Amino acid sequence: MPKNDGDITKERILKAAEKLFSEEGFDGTSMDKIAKDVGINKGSIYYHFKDKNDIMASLFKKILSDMYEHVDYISRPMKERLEDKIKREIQYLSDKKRILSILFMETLKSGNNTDYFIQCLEVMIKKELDSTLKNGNVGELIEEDLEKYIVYEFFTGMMPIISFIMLKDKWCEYFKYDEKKLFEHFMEAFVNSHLKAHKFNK
Amino acid sequence: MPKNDGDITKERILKAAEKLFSEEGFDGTSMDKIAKDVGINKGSIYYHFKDKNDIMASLFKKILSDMYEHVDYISRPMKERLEDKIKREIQYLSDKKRILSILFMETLKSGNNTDYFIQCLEVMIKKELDSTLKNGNVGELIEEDLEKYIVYEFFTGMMPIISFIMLKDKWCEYFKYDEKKLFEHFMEAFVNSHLKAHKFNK
Amino acid sequence: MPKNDGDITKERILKAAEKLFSEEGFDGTSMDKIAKDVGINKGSIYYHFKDKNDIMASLFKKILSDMYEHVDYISRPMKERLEDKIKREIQYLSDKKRILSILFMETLKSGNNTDYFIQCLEVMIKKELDSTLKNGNVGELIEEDLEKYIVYEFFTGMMPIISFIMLKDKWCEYFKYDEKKLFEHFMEAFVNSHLKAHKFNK
Amino acid sequence: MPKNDGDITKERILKAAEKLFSEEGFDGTSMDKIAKDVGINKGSIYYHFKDKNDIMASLFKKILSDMYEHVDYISRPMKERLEDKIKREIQYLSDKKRILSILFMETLKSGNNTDYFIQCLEVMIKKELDSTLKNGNVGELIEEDLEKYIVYEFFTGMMPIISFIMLKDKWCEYFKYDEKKLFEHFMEAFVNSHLKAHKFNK
DNA sequence: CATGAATGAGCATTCATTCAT
DNA sequence: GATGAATGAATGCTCATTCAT
Repeated sequence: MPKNDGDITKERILKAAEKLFSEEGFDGTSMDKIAKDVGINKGSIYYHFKDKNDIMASLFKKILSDMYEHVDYISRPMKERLEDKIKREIQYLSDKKRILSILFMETLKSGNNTDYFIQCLEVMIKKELDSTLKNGNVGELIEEDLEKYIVYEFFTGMMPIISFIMLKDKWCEYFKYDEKKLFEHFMEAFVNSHLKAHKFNK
Repeated sequence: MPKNDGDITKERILKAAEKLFSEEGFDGTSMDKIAKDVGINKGSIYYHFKDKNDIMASLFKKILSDMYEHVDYISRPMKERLEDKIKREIQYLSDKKRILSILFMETLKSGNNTDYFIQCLEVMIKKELDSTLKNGNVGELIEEDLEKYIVYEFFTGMMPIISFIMLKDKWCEYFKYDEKKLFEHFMEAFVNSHLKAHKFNK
Repeated sequence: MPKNDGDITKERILKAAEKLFSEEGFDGTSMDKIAKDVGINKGSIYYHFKDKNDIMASLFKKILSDMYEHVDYISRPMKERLEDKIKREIQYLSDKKRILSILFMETLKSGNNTDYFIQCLEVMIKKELDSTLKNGNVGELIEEDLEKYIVYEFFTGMMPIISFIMLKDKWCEYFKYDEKKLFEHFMEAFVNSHLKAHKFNK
Repeated sequence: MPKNDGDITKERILKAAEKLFSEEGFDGTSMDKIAKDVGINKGSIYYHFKDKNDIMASLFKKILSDMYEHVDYISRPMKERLEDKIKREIQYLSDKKRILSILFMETLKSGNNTDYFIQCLEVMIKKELDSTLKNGNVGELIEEDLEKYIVYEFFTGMMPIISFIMLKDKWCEYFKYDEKKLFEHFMEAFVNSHLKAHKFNK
């Protein structure tokens, strides 16, 4: 939480950077644009951040610690339908849409060594698994099962949800969907997942 | 098919651009780098392409027509296990890894109007559906069902596969997996999809 | 002599500036670097000095008054071998190596009007001459002789010594000399000076 | 020798850089100033030179090869008074005044690893020695004598001359000398060198 | 005395693009 | 078809300096 002028400015720079990076990509966003968006001098950014990458790293740190807190909160023991839990999850991640898009874009570049996006989802999956285990919903997991679980959650659980969140707007515009319809279709698809449905058809 | 020197150069520019865009992103790749990679003069690129966006558009056109051809080929009627079909699909898409990453990165930017990635997957899904219908595996589809089908295939079918392909290398490095193990885990997860497995656990 | 905190800080700034200017040149040294080196806030420098040039001017003033004091001290009447006197001179100037380098660099720029270095050596030469005259070693000097004397002392006396001091380290590294050998060679060369030796060879 | 437009531009950049570096120092000269002085676009400089240091390095290379050629020319066997030879030498070096000042300034910075100036004078001294030896003026030189000779020539021969050349203008302005008088005084001092004169006084 | 924060001009360098040859 | 040379705008970043606290 910002306490003085400097911290407030820093926060505003991060907010502007998050917006602009998600709109134009990291490389497509100039320090000039960020400064203009915040309404400060370009040089001032360098008072608060070492360089452009430092802004990126700060955004990453922020979302990571946010996710730590979030998972603690969301996974208290409660009797809740799985579907409702997923809806809440989607809600939470929707608020992180921008930063998730940024992290994904960066992680997709094969030429750098950033695995921001993978780290981020790893945190979510592991934290959630931890709390599930604590609640006694399942027994202990052996190492191989853990690996399988992470792969499974990542690619067939998280990826559908996060790509839905990231592409929702463009999808609606491209296919002339309204958002509500897409959401319902997606939920049906997700619950009633892929190959399972295939089997029913045959 | 390139016929003369000019076409060959054009092809080489596209190949270099595809490599570099996927490594550093579109904005992170300069015309200079492309020219150097091809081994030609920077100005020459402008003989073959109007501007940088034109290179991008050409890459998009190429993958789109490639997908048209591919789907015609892959979906001939044959008795094949679903799992094997998926493996072939993954194989095909793996060869397109670079361009898919590029298109995805661009589509993630909310500030431009490119929906390259969505268009691309739409083609794949629709072409495949067409051929499935022709083969008489299912009856006619009403409009709403078609929409649901596309959403379903896109987010819970294609997205897991494509994100697996795009993130495979970074995943293996980050988690110290070998490729084979990841592939097996992924296949198991994908076949045995998400919520279905959840049900089995309880 | 620094008396309170403020003066101490001022002294520390000068010390840091002297070090950094001699390492990277005046233009190559930023106020930031100086502040960081001193361990104070950049703004604080401006409490003690009007601007960057003021730091330079202060360094110059300091060395000038130091030289006044030094010459008074060194040139008391004593029976000392010329060679020993020169050695003492070299010793004294070695301690001023940094500031002499800085002043020389600045004076070499033809585009500004600084003649720091010339002034500095003028003081040394004149003070020494004064004391020599007082000691009655020579008679009165007419104006033209004074001019000749200064030219002579400056270019064939001071310049060899000072360039030896300024270039010593780089020379040793470049030619793989050890410092002692260079010093001996230099002393021999200096005592046994240039054209004289030429004559002996023939 | 420049053959086409590009080479001419390159040559003009070098000329402007030499002038500006000598006026304001390397760090004090911006690429902007150079471009403006040449009358070209700033970006164009980067077509011809990798970066600012590359310009510096090119200037250094140029003077070095110029010196190689010069010494070959100047040291043909001839019966010439030493004094006249020195005058010719001074004449030659006067034309190199700018670049010598630049190289000296850079070499004076202890923080970088450039020994441009030392290398430069080493070439002059060694080439001249070579030709002197060939002319049979002296016998063979053993290693230690060579070292002594270089030290001797460098500090008591070259340094007075080059500092005279570099400081001449400022000296005349500061002391209100006219150039001719300074030259005569310097020649007298140089011929009649330092300690020798001291001895005569006593 | 000293700091944190800011400013605007300037820095070296790179960019996409153009065009005569 | 391709090259060498150039351009002007923009890039990320640093500069000396200021000032309220």
